[in-house]
Amino acid sequence: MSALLADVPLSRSVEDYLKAIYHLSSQGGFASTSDIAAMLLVAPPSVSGMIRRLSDSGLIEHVPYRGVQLTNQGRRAALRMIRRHRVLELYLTERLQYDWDGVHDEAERLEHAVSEELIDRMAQALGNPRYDPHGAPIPTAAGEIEETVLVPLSDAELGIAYELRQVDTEDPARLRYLAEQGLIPGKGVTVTGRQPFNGPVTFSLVPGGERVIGRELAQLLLCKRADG
Amino acid sequence: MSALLADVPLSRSVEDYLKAIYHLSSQGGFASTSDIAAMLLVAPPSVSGMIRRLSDSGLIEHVPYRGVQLTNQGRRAALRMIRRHRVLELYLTERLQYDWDGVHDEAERLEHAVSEELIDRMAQALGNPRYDPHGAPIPTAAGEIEETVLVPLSDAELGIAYELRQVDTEDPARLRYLAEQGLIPGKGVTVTGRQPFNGPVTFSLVPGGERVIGRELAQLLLCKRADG
DNA sequence: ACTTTGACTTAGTCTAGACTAACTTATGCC
DNA sequence: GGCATAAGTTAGTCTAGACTAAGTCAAAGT
Repeated sequence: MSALLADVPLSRSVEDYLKAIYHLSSQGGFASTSDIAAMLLVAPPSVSGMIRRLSDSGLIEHVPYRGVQLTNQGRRAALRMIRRHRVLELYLTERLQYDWDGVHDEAERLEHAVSEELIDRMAQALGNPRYDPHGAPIPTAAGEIEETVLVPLSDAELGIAYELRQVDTEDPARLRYLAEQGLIPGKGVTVTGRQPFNGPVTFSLVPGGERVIGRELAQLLLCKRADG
Repeated sequence: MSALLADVPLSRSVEDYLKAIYHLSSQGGFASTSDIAAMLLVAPPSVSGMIRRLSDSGLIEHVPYRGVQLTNQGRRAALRMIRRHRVLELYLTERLQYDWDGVHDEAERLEHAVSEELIDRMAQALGNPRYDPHGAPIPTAAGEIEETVLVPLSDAELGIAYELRQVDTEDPARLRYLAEQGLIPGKGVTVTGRQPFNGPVTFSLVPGGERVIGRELAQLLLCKRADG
């Protein structure tokens, strides 16, 4: 009913809000006003104002005092932005020698300016890759995204072989540290112990040896059982 | 006196105005309100408003009812944008298979979003080139631009060997046509005749044979004497 | 059931940058 | 030299998207 008009060009801000809402509502059902405000570094009333506009244009559903969810139209737009962002990140690292901890900001600005055509050309130049430098799946041009259930290293079963698939942060300092520790997508990991009270996690790396890492970082390391 | 503050980030619109003013005032001394309006497709009062703001921030000098000129600060900012645009155009054609008639719009949007670092990396990947795909000189990172006196093919001396150096349009249809005629930077040309009343120009292409072209297009083909 | 508290929304303001309508300046023609 | 015309400017309005201040809703504790 709401999607009477085809793809109207979206403003930079609208694109940012849709992306934020996508990320926030990917686990729980609703994205709250204050979470969106915190993610975008704006004041809550600014979010309320934007919610009205997005809701009026049929990109989100709003349940007052509860939160928002993307409509199909909104989800399509959000996935388009995520595809842009991830293709850009990979292109910059693969072709222009960016480090995986430095690409985020550049991609964040470029994603609003690139054409669909340029993204597709970049993707093609890279062989239509499925994952970005952090291991996050790249949505296809058609708007499909791979959904794999991954478990944080902090929750992995003891003694079981896992593969590190995705590093779930964009923070340069954390990314730099993790790369120094050899913790990049594709590595094999087996948790050998967990200290109580949110203490560190010990694990062995393949290739590589025994390591210890804080719980907070361990939660960012998304893994998959090596056999499954 | 006016450049008390160092490089404040400029808005997208400001960047567009500075670029337009640079181009318009490169030949004559002043850029007029209506010429700027025509180039940016905005109404003259919008230009008057922006002139006030640019003038207040020390980027231009305004002589009421006569026009504007860039200050040194403004010229630096304009050349930075032109460098971005031209590096992007070259990168897109060299590395992502864009045609020289299709790069302009993409570069026009990207130039506002890229960082200095990305431009420098692209330039480096291309071997710090001096000319864009249309033969226009690329300003250096330090803000210097090559100034060569070129003569339009329409004004070239009869029987003298010239080199086509630059094609001075961004219009895709014209660029496509010129490329089909073999008229790309680097080609040798000798004018053999000129019809009166803005009639066509006949010339020989090296390599290539005898050709005829309308006066309007001939004015876009900037050449240099082959010996000079 | 009342109150407290934190989250959310409404109301009103600000800025950049566009617009139209109306006025002013400069120029060129007779 | 006076007037028509084109170009430029001023004045006032609009929209997106931010803000602060103030009010409202809902959930939790007494």
